[in-house]
Amino acid sequence: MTSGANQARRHVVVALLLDGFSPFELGVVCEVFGTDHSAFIPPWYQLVLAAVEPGPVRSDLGFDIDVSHGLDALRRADTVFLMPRQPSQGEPPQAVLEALRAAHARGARMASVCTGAFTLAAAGLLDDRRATTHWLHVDALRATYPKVVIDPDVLYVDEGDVLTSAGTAAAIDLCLHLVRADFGAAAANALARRMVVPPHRDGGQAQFIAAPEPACDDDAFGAVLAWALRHLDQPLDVGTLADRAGFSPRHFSRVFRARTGTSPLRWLLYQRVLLARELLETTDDPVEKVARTAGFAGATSMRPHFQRQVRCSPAAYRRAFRRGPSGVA
DNA sequence: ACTTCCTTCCGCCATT
DNA sequence: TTAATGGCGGAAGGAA
Repeated sequence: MTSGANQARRHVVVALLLDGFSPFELGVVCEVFGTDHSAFIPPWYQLVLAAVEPGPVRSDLGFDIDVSHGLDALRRADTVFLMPRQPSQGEPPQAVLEALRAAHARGARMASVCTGAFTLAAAGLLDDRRATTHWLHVDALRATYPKVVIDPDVLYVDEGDVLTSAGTAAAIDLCLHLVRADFGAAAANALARRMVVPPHRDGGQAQFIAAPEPACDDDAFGAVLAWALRHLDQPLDVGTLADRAGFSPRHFSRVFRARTGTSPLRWLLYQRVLLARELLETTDDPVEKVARTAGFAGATSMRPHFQRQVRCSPAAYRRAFRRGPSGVA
């Protein structure tokens, strides 16, 4: 539980733009953190764009963005976002790396999208940490910064103080993940609905998945996922799901991985913890009941999964995020 | 925390 | 011949 959901001061997100940055990911960050979503959550984030020094910064598409803050903006950042940029451009200036290290040392959360991971790595912030980047650049990252523990197959990696994400669309997943960590599952879901993107994709999900989740019920597989989501409280095993889809268990798990990027059990556990989070936020049910409603055998069996996924205990989570049932539209 | 039991998952190969 | 599917077995890991 890092940043303050309940403090009056707004959480400051600084997006650092270096020469050759990529505008798409900047757009994602702007949409999530820059748009005023105070309708959901009263003190929404404050987004600040920063560059090495104030002035125009050239994007990799050739147009400039006029940035009014320099590196000193990093000093009041709660979260620093590193935008992608071509690694072939070489390492950013030393002043940038020092500013990043200082921000991190001060306790700011560092996050990167795509090749933004190279900038974090250059600053030494990924040494001996798990991290990811776009699969096209995995080899280069490994070769240039051997101390980084690269996980090439995931959408994003959350190391607590340092987060890295894969290619373009994973930026959305990472941003929603941060919103979920800061303001809870209900807020993140509401935002996802508003952005018309799939709300929950586990960071551990593979990068190569094509179809975004339950999307449409026009095929047996999608229908089964949607059905499972509505019946998380019941015991669901691979055999049951496979039956519903009309597949053999073997074929079902094969299709599951291809479509979804995870295994059935992992997916179920992830969705169940997600449901538990919402229940903790929006109800006063005891943890034991929340666990059962989310499909766990009891609080005891939920706890380790919750802890691993959310990085805090169910009780602590409720303390941080409990809101009235009216809460979020 | 440790052990025991059970499910899951995935490579490999057969079958359609 | 290839693509889709099913079954087997053992290692991994979740449940109790």
